[in-house]
Amino acid sequence: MTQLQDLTRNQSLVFERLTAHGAPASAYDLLDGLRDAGLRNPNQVYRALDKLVEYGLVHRLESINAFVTCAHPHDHKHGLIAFAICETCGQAEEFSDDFVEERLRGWSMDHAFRLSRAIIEIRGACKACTVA
Amino acid sequence: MTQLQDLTRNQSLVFERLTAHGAPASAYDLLDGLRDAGLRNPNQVYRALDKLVEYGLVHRLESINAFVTCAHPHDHKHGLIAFAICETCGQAEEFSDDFVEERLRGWSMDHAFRLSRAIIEIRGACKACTVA
DNA sequence: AAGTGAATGTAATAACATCACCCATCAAAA
DNA sequence: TTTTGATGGGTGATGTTATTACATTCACTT
Ligand SMILES: [Zn+2]
Ligand SMILES: [Zn+2]
Ligand SMILES: [Zn+2]
Ligand SMILES: [Zn+2]
Repeated sequence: MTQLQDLTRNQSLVFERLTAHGAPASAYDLLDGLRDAGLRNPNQVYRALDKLVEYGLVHRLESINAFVTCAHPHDHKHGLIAFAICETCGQAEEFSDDFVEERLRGWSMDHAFRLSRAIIEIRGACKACTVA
Repeated sequence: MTQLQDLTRNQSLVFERLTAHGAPASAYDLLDGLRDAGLRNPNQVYRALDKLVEYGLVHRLESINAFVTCAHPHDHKHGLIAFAICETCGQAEEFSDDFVEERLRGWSMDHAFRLSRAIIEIRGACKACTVA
């Protein structure tokens, strides 16, 4: 397991910025917030994000081209994870469902599909945004 | 239900090109294939795709920024649909699973999340690509 | 004919992501 | 000690995906 203290300078900067942001952020948003810290090139951010995703500290939200910190960074291995993304406030909630995982793995088995990863993102309006 | 014969010229061109392609294609790939037909601007393709997606004739694959024709265009309403995307050959297979849908709708209910759509894309290697 | 809304044509720009190249550091191998 | 390889970093250029803005055309209605 990669610990936070093993992160390189740029990885730490990006991770801390994303954590502070508290919601999904694009690579360019992160870059904008890190100019003062000395970052000036998208590549610096993408490289850090690649590693953070590899370490499981950050997840990529494919349907909004954004990144978000893992809600359960202490789990060495998650199974398939899902996100509920609010189209009103931009927040995302990470969750997982063993039954969904089982069904997707089952479909893969049945169709001789060698599953490497799954993207499960539900879009809509979160509780906070629907009470209003 | 929108019938194929209701499509406008550009919509037909894009739909036919995508159908002929027989696999997911990016908007720019489609545009390249339609230069001879007179299309020259990405916007023309994106506008057509927007409508085709709205009509349910085409789906967007969020994790690969590509579009694919619906496998079941005669279903007036699909429920939540999923795709198995082969990272080797680029093919995508559309499927759906009522149990997965039920679980995602259940999670949404439980968390007061008003679900508008779901992105379910599994990535890996298809049967044809694993026998090799 | 004039008004309307949908579709289209087009240039420009925005947003997202990668490539190419070079340099620095550090540790293992020779 | 010197070499080598792996990893991280800085930077400019480029590639890819998507949208905005605005003018025009077309089919249809009044
Ligand atoms: Zn996580
Ligand atoms: Zn919300
Ligand atoms: Zn379909
Ligand atoms: Zn394949």
